[in-house]
Amino acid sequence: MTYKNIGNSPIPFAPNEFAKRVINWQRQHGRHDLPWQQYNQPYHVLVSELMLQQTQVSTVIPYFHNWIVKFPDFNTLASAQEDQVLNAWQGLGYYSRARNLHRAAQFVVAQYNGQLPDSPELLREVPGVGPYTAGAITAFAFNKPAAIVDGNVKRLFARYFGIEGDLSSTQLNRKLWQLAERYTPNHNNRAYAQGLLDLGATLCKPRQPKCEECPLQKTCNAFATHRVDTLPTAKKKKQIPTKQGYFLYSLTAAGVLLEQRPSDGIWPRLWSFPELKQASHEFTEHGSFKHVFSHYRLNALVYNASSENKAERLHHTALKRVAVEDLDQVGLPAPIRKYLDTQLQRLDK
DNA sequence: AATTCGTGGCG
DNA sequence: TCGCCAAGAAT
Repeated sequence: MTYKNIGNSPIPFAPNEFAKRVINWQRQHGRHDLPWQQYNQPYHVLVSELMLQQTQVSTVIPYFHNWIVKFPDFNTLASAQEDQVLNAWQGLGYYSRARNLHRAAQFVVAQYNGQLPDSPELLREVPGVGPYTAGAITAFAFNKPAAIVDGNVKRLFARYFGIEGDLSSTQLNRKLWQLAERYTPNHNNRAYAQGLLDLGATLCKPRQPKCEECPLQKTCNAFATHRVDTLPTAKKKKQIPTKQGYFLYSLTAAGVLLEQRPSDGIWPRLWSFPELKQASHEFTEHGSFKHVFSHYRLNALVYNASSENKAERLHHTALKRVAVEDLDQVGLPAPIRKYLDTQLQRLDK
């Protein structure tokens, strides 16, 4: 390990001292009331970890509660209908995760009789479980040693060790995992892993970190070299394109006209307003909405599809009407659900 | 290696 | 309003 010689770069704590401080801090100041911590069981840890991928804790919490009520264990989830799974996930985003979790339950039931394995290597074979999640399950569900590297750990390590450069590069990713392995304690890894995440979430935050309260401040490279605000190195962002979308809206006494989207692309397997590939003069305008995805902006135009025959003719995929009272049997994308809710509220008044 | 997967909150 | 970013994985 080489350290950039800026100012007085401190010598990092040895792994045992580092882990000891993280664990002690976690026990005194860390989070202990997160819903999934009340279980610490493999199923609950798996559910929470997949929900938490690229998603903030506060967003996940209500979904987690609802999920556990609907699908309390591996067997229940494994035998559930996909539409029910997607309905419970609707609004949470990254919908492949829902299908991965569904497949994961079926995999664990079929392969392991409902018992998750306790090693990162075997966990990696579970659908939706990557290197981070495999380590997290090993730590949280089994309290066994395994490294975790997520956004929090990357940021904390980049600052603590004074690592510059693009953290998403293969080279630095390898370095971060090596550091994470080296600093993983042989005991109490559940508290250690939770401590790393809690430090990253509450003290070593992206903006306005609270270095005064940090148990690692004394030997933090970024703190000593006044680089807390410049580490980790900001990566150059490329701007996202704007796409146009054209949807059909039709609400009758029989329900809402919907199509199930294909398994690839945006909103896979969710139910949405039927989408046209291009603008059409055959319909009148009903409304519009805008939506921002991680990789493009969507400007959507919604047509009045009073004539269902016309809609069918412009479409290859099967359309169906879903009664309003049956909308909780399918998963709707967030902006579609919003648009629909607005219309339904108008009808109630 | 680079893309493609959502959504909501916050400064 | 706008960019940032969050317990990443799959391809």
